[in-house]
Amino acid sequence: MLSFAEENYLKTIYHLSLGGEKNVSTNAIADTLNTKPASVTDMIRKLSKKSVINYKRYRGVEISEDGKKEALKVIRKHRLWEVFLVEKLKFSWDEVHVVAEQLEHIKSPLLIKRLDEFLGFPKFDPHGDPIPDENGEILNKPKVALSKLEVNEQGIVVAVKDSSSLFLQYLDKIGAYLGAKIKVNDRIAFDGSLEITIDNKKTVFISKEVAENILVTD
Amino acid sequence: MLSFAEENYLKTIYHLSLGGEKNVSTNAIADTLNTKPASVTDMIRKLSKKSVINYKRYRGVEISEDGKKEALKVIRKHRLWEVFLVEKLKFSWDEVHVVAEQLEHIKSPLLIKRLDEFLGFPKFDPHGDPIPDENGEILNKPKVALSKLEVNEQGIVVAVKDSSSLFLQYLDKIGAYLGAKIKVNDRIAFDGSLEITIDNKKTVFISKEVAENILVTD
DNA sequence: ATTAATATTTAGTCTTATCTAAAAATATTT
DNA sequence: AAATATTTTTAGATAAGACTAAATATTAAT
Ligand SMILES: [Mn+2]
Ligand SMILES: [Mn+2]
Ligand SMILES: [Mn+2]
Ligand SMILES: [Mn+2]
Repeated sequence: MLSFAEENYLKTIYHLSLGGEKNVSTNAIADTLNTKPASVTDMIRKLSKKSVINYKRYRGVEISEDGKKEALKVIRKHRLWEVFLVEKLKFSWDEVHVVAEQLEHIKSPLLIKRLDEFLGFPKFDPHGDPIPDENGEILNKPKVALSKLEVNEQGIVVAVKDSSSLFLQYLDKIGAYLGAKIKVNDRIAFDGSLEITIDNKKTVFISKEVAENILVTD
Repeated sequence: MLSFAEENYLKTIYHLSLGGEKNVSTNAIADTLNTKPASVTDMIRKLSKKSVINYKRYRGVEISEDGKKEALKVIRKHRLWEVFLVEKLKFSWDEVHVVAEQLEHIKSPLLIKRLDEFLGFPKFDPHGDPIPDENGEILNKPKVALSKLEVNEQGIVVAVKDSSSLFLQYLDKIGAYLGAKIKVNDRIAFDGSLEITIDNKKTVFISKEVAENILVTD
């Protein structure tokens, strides 16, 4: 049985291992968890002893198959709770993450099974992220950053890369919800910002950074 | 901000302080929490420093007004989650307690406000226990142990004193749900056991101990 | 009023999870 | 290939929460 802290570390390692290199560095973990490298080294040892990660000192860590399974269980719970909060309790998509960070650690297989049923077996969370099934299988919709589209191309918003409140509230403001249709009208050569039209209604300028954090189907 | 452990101690102290004496003993706390008296003394000091209890050594503890408020917040959460589990996730009344023990520690005022709304502002949990409102106010239905009824008297089951799985499963078996009408047909002088009729249908014998743990309105 | 029994506290240890400061290993520059 | 910079690990502390064993205080019994 993993503790809250262990689950959080494992989840972070899993997420980091998706972005590029297989071996995750001590510093990267410390950064995302807002903790110190020394603490990470300690925890890494414990996780290694529990064989949810493979670790050689000074070489970073790689998540094991067992570890991946555990991480996906936590992620599944996190995302199901996020759906619950939005669909049933009328939370907005920028409010759910902090609460889900707590709820994801509740231990009860029956609870999650029933919650999944209650929600109608959702496949994606409020930020467009796929919800792993009981076996850790993930449905992977192809998606591309809005910033990658050519001028005059369009796409449907299917996910966001950044789930911070500030970003999501901004998206709310311009009306770029999940499912919105976005057409790229123009790309400003100077700074890579885009002029886009949302749902054929509203035309706005967005920065390159924003465009990189909106994911669409092309 | 109270930790999980602190919340659990406080809740226990609150519950114990309802049953009789105002001053709760170290041993009583240790017993109900399945921990050792020495650990209780340590925690008591911390809680006293946070002034949620009043403590003089060797004299037991008394919960403070602040402490009562905090305890009632946790109890409110516990009971609301129990309602959620039964009403929405189809848990049976004997399965909810262990899960609610975890859920009661989730910190999010908005979550509880919305959960309450979502459930339609329930006043009682699946075991008939009253749910404190946001201000800690409790609706106190008058109720009496079934064992106190005279022969030929009857009452409606409104709560159970013991919420253990074993007891609740037994009640399920004989059909003594909340809301069931129970008539006392006979009291056996030998051991105080009762012959009762449930909902005018089923007649069974129950032990004195069982009768003492079923609460009815008279 | 002593003595015996029980309850409570203290002293000292352990585990988990964190930290700072210093040492060691690895990576990057010159 | 050295020198420098960065990353990672070790050493030593701290705080929360729990435990055992021993010491005190309180309560009950003689
Ligand atoms: Mn999230
Ligand atoms: Mn999400
Ligand atoms: Mn309960
Ligand atoms: Mn209950």
